[in-house]
Amino acid sequence: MPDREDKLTRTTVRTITDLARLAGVSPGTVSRALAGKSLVNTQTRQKIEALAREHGFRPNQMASGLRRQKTGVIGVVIPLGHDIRQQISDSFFMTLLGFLADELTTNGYDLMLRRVVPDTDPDWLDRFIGSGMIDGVIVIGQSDQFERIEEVADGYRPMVVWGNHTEGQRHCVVGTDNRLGGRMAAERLIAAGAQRIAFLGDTGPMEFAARFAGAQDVAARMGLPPVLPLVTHLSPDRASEEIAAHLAQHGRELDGIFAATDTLAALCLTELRAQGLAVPGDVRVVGFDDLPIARQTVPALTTVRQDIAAGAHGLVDLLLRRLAGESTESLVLPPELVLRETA
Amino acid sequence: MPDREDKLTRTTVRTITDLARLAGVSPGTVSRALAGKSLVNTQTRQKIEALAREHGFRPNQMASGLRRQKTGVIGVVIPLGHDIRQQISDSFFMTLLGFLADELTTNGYDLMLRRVVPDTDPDWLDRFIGSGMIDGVIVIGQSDQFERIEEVADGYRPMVVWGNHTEGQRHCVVGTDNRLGGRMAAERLIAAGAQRIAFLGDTGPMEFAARFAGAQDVAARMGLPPVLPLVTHLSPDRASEEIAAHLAQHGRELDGIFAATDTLAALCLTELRAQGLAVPGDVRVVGFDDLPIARQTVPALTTVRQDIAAGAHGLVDLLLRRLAGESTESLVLPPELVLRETA
DNA sequence: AGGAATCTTGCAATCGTTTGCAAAAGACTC
DNA sequence: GAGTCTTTTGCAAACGATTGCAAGATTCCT
Repeated sequence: MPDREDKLTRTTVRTITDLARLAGVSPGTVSRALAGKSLVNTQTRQKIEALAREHGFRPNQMASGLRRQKTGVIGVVIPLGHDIRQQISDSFFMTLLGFLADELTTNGYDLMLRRVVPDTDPDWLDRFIGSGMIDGVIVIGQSDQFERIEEVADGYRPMVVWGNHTEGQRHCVVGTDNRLGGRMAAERLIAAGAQRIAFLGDTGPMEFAARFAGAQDVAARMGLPPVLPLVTHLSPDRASEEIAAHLAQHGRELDGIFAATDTLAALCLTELRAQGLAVPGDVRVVGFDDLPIARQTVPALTTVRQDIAAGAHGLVDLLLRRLAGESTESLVLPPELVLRETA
Repeated sequence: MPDREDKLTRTTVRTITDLARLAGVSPGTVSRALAGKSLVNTQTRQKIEALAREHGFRPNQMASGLRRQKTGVIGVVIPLGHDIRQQISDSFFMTLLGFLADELTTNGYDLMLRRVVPDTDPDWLDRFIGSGMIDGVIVIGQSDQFERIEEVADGYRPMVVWGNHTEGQRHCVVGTDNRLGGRMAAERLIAAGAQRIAFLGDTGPMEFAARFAGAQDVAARMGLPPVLPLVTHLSPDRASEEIAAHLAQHGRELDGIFAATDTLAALCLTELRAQGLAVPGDVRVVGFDDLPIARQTVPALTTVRQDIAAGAHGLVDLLLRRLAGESTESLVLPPELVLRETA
């Protein structure tokens, strides 16, 4: 009889109650011991810890989360806007995600990742928040959901968004000063000899719109003709053709291109070469992001750097502060011009 | 607008009990109605559904998970081996992750991401599995944890691993036939005129070791000198210098380089140019993965393609089958040689 | 109309952990 | 040795949703 029970409990110590039985104490005591509370006698605690280790026991996070009303999980959601295929392998977002994972882990949180399509699921944000699975949420990219995010922000504190900062907005955002970055890019193009500048990329998303606006600022200030928007998708496959078409039409009249991202810039370099335009001789090019690829294009890409690690750190830091009840300001990071060979 | 009114009256309907009170029924009935069970009267169900929608009610996933003993969450864990900084922005893994997120979402699962450092946390896998937060786990990359994974596989069914398949292994794995890929790379190098081949990258990780072995197979079969391993880290910053050093020492005696990944291949191209070696004139180069960058190097990179989308699909498919109780075989995907300009 | 068969619903236990409260057990004081 | 403090512990009620069981309500039959 005792044999069988012994064997049984040995194999099946899944709950805190099992462990309590083994240790000859009550479940409450086990819970406190494992939580490291000071109320437990040191000997008792050590015995319990030893048993727990021996049986590889881990408390059920679901139950714990339910009771404590906190899960130790932060939701990270990527809204996929118009250009759904875009972010699927977008280096920038993915790198940010990697850093976020590290930052969150460091702070003892797990990361729940969700990619949503707002067009087919208007309820994406509330649904995630209301699931009860996450203590807070980080939104990567505003996409075309600025309004939705604003609404939610009014009633839900632990949310931080990566994206563009707009005067007077209500949600807490972390992001690069895109407009300033756009200005830096245009100024560099002009300093390198450009007079007739184009912006390559979709001007719809807020971040890109701000970059474009920054370039416009400079063109206007310098008395140059307005920056010409060359709209493209972001996914490499579609963008290539679009860029080729744009260049075929406007290539000869341009002498400077500001690309919305390094990825587009790299494609653009390839196309420029294909069309026999020299960089930076005929056309100067500046990118945005400073992804690893910027160093490897030929010629190497001059670009506006976003500090991704700092961004991730800021996102997590602000979110934790908000979880702790603080109310926080948005964080705008300074862009940095990285001079290489294309401008 | 009734919409706005609704939002204001969205006061305190957080639990199923709140909703039950509103609807004048018992919590049990609400639960059944929302779960779409057939036992509920159609009128009652519709009333409940309407109320739920109106108040934006969503059942608490934690409570539901606890009771049902399943969470609807799949864990995805990336073990960081020796070269910790490696995967942080590794395009391959990140792209795979993106596809995984889509596949899991399509199947109604959420994704919980965890990056772990086995060296400092030997218990990484059991801890994740034992947390009670996930219904199954996908391990991205075996790193140097083959043995640990094997042990766990004996007692835990719902686990699938991305990595290399080894004869007789016990855990279910999805991955490219790396050895075959290595053979294809070497064959191509030789066909393009190479005789003295080097392998660029760490030969420690199983996947890379298999690629290296494949190249060796071919060299031996063709009666060529053995493939020379040029060991490097994977992170671009460290790899650059290491590649430069390797090339300075061996560059002149080589006429073919098989890089373990496209990222390394791209860096290698840059270094080759810096050292005045022509590609593919003096040295032929073949990469592995077929990441977007392969199309944009100069000259464009010949590489061995891994079908990432198919990989993600396979991982999820097998995992779901295992969750359903099936026992599954491993899935080995065929690599594909993509001819471009470097070999 | 009486009774069986079928639908709906409510009740209450359950999932595993946490925690307020109070009892028990020592430790200490005078 | 009685009384007052501290530690330690156990008890039992949460947390919010699900579900077996049985009761109540309908329908259908003869």
